[in-house]
Amino acid sequence: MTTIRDVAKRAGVAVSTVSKVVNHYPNISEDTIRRVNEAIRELNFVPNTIASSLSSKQAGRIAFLLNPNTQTQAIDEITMQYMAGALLKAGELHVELLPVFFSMLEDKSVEEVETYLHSQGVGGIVICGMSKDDYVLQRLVAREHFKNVLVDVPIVNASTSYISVDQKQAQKDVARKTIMDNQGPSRDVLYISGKQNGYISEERLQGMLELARELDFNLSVHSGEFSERRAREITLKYGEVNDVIVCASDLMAIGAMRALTDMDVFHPVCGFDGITLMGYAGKQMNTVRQNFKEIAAEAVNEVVKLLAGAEGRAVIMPHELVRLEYMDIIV
Amino acid sequence: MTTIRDVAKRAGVAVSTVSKVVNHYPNISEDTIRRVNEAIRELNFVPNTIASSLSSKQAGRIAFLLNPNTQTQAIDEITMQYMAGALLKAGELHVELLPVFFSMLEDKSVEEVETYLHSQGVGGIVICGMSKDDYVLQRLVAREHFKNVLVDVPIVNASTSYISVDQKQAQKDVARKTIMDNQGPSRDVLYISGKQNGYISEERLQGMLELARELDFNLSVHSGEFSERRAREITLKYGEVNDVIVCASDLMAIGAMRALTDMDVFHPVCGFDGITLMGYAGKQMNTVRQNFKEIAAEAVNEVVKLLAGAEGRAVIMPHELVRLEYMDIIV
DNA sequence: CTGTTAGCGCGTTCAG
DNA sequence: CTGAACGCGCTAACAG
Repeated sequence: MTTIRDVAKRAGVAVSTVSKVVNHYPNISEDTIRRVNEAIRELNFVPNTIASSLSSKQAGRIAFLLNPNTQTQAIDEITMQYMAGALLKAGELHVELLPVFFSMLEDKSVEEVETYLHSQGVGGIVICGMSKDDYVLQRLVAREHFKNVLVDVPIVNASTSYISVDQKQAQKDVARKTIMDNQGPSRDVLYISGKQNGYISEERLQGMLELARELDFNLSVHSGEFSERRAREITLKYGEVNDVIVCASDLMAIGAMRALTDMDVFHPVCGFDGITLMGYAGKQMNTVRQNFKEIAAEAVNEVVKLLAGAEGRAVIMPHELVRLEYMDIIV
Repeated sequence: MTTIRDVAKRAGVAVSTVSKVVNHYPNISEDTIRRVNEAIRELNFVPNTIASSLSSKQAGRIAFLLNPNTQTQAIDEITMQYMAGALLKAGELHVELLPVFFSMLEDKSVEEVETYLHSQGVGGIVICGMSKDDYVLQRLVAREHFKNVLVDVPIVNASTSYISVDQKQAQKDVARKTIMDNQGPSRDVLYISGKQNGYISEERLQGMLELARELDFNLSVHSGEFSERRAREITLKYGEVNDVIVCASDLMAIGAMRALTDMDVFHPVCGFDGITLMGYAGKQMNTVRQNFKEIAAEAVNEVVKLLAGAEGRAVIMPHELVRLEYMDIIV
């Protein structure tokens, strides 16, 4: 293993000079920079991240907290998209990302979580899929001992940013389109919402309520808990008497469509997310596509900015209205 | 941040003693151990992993190399299962896992990859989804500068283990069951195989060849490249004249089933993997379920053993024959 | 069995 | 603009 000292010797300078060159410090003569870089290339030197973070009071690492459904055989596509986007961006930015599942923090107090993260050299956190019930995480963010970026949770403070698409607008867009496209008047709309205590669920619901006022239709709301089965049950009960079924997620939309098929009635259904799974449900439908990979990448980007001293803020990502049909995936 | 020195002072011992207690060294009196542990609890001390790995010549971290299809919107379920299993096990074992995508290593030489990993404090590697074309990875393993565990690639040397289900046997099992269950004689079987240069593809193919000899049926083989579209095309061409269609993956099985539906003929189809997606394909079929999460966990376990001095070996994981029907996922 | 001390590889003052 | 020296938190000899 070649160290900074080897490089210094090779370039005929002091170790500190090499360090400064590597970290792009000012006030180094062009000539020295060139000599050092040459030595680095010749010796194939890569700074040791471990030593680096230890020495620099180790605040560079980023914890990526997420909540995959590790109990079931199915671990969802969205989580993987998030991970991929974050990991790739972290690689680009040369920061270390520490994936942490919520389950690893279970029955830990805020203090314990903080010491754990500190012991890992974590300075910033990105949280995906936090709900109002995650009390420990809530406090973690509020205490501002780290720089935080929340995905899909609208909380901002001096050291906390959030990133999300405009959930309310997106829900309105996709629902409006589905309702307008429907031949014949849509007087009665069934909305299958998400979780009771979810941030995004509430925003999407607000969007539907607004739309109902704007377009003046009857809206009946039932909580599907983001479960396909619940959505199926709800649709079996209330699907027939409504003209259009709007779901707060694709998975629930699949459940609703299946129920309609079983009942042998047809009503337009729309979803939310744009997951590939939809391509396998057989039917067509409108949905909102969020670019999860890009959202996660932006989250990592933002936490790096915060670590560099930026103020917390809201970042709204664009969404896209799509009509899903049969897709081919090559794995 | 409380350090080992604080603990030492609190317990009235030397830092090295604390270190020894924390790392479960022998030759420490019960009494001292108790006193130290007490101080640790009181101060809520968590050893700093960064400093630890720096001091101990940093060989503890494990790189988890995998190859998700980051280009498409769909990033597959199997990859996420692997990640979850590995991450969870690493948490349990208190080792750090460094997820690395193949794409991050592109156009790097073996030497560069090695220095990169070294600079990250990596001592062991787990590789998922390596193919015969991944020349750099092949050499990385052969050079034995790290402890390696390969998933689904049968290579063993002094510092390399591999983990896999018995691909040949599993393929035989699922195909035999599907063929035997079929009413009427199955004289002609279509096998849609995987990639040309894949390790597992070849083993599965060998299984089919053996089975054809054992059960004495005609076998026609076509390479589906693990692509749903290719499988569909192949089935459209050759599906009708065969009695049973055996596919080397679930995704291809979906493609084959779709083709049969379009052609309005029925033949039994079987897949391989047991992914949840299958539940959305609508039809029923036999498949092999591998527990990817457990496989990844075992891989991490094995690399830790290798790092502790164990010899490379082959680890065969159990597989399960299942009949897939409609499933409900709660996301 | 326990304590002292010298690094691990790097960042960072502070003299020169 | 450069370099010597100290320390990050911990482990690993070596003394005692």
